[in-house]
Amino acid sequence: MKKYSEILKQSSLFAGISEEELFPMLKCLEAGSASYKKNQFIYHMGDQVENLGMVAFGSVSIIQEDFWGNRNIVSKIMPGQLFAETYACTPQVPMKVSVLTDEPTTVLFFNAGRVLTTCPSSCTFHSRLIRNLVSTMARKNLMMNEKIAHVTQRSTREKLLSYLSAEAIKKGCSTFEIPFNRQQLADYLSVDRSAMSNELGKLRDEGLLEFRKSEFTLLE
Amino acid sequence: MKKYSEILKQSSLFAGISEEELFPMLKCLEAGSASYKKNQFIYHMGDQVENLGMVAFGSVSIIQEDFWGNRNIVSKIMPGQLFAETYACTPQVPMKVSVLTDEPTTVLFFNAGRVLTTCPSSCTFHSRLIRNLVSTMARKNLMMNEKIAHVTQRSTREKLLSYLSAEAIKKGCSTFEIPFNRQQLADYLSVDRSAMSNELGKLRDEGLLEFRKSEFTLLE
DNA sequence: TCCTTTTTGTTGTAAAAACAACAGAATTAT
DNA sequence: ATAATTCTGTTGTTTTTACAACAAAAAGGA
Repeated sequence: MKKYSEILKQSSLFAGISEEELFPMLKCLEAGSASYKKNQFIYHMGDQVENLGMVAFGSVSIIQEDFWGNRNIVSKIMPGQLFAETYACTPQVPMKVSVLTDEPTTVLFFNAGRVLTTCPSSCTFHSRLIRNLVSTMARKNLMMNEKIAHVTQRSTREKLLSYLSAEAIKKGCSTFEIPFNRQQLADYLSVDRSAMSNELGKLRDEGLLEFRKSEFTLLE
Repeated sequence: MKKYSEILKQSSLFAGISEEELFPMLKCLEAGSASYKKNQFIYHMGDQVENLGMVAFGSVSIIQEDFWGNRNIVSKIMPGQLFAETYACTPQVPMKVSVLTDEPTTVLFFNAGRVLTTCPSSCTFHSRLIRNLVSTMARKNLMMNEKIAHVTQRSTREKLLSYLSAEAIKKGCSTFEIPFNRQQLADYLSVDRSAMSNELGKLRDEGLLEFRKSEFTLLE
């Protein structure tokens, strides 16, 4: 567990919790760890889970699959970030998404019931932990709001402009790198890849933007 | 405040909190109330808010507006349910949605900072309150996941079937009432109303479903 | 290096959606 | 009860997207 102390201290879940509090706390939370290869499932759609995960090394994608196996990337989780905390907080609800590694990945697991139930002996750290979890969930909520804002645009063009302008604002620069390749971006925006590539070409021809691989520049 | 005790006791935020704890708690949370007419804004897009709201009587819609004023219904909030708790938990982030009454409505407001900051004198109720907020946010998260599942379907037909089958499962019956009229459903699914009506007609002609006003029946 | 695989851009065609316009039904107000 | 307003379904036209197929470019492996 010692090797994870850096990532734990930097994570938003354990923000403001001192190192001496950290390790007793991990035991209380029934913390565990596991390592995975690239493209391995950590959780499957339909699972009922009690543990929330934190990516220690590597990265995972949250994906949604329909009956015929069409995949949609909901989000990408980087080191220090949590996943499945929503389902771990409502353990009776079967997961509607799967968690899949993008690369070799190590994950830490925490029992959500333990996080949410204060034990008399350690009320202060529990309170802090819960508050951290609340703001993490609030931020995740805002991310989903943002995705909804993009995918509810009516045309591929509007979806692209909505996403790209939001990225530019987020990065504070008209030139920025996106964390998706073309197929992943099309999946995220829920459009056809070739139609999206075509639309990107038109936007470039019309002088609204430039791009090279995953680097985009919004113009004027 | 007494007149709200029924709705407060039934709300998920105050679940498990006894009546004698309730009123001291409300004062500590800086609780307030306000009444609104139909179609009045409670919060506007761009507001930075510290108070989360609970509908006491009536109902409100969470709506998203783009630059040209096109509206999209994100969700509908009924008595006892919370709204704006995400923004109240991240008060530095401007709201990307507005809150608009659907009918004459009374709202209770609670200061989110007070909810999230335990005061030494009343640690137990704060802890309970925070845990209630966590599961409320988790449930809201799942609702957004569900909406994303619908709107990321590629065609109007698939969006309709995704939404309607989810409603049927939720209500546990193949015949059910939806809380939207046609325009609201089209806004929720982010499609054109007339194209959606047209598609509903085709689905009915093909024998997949029946409907009368807002009552739907899924067949076979 | 060369070969293989993956990613990206492009095009033509078929299908679907958006849009506009309108008529009938239902609801609300007077 | 009647008029006005809102809601819903329908149709034809225009625009957009999905789909399929393929070639060029880039990335990765032997």
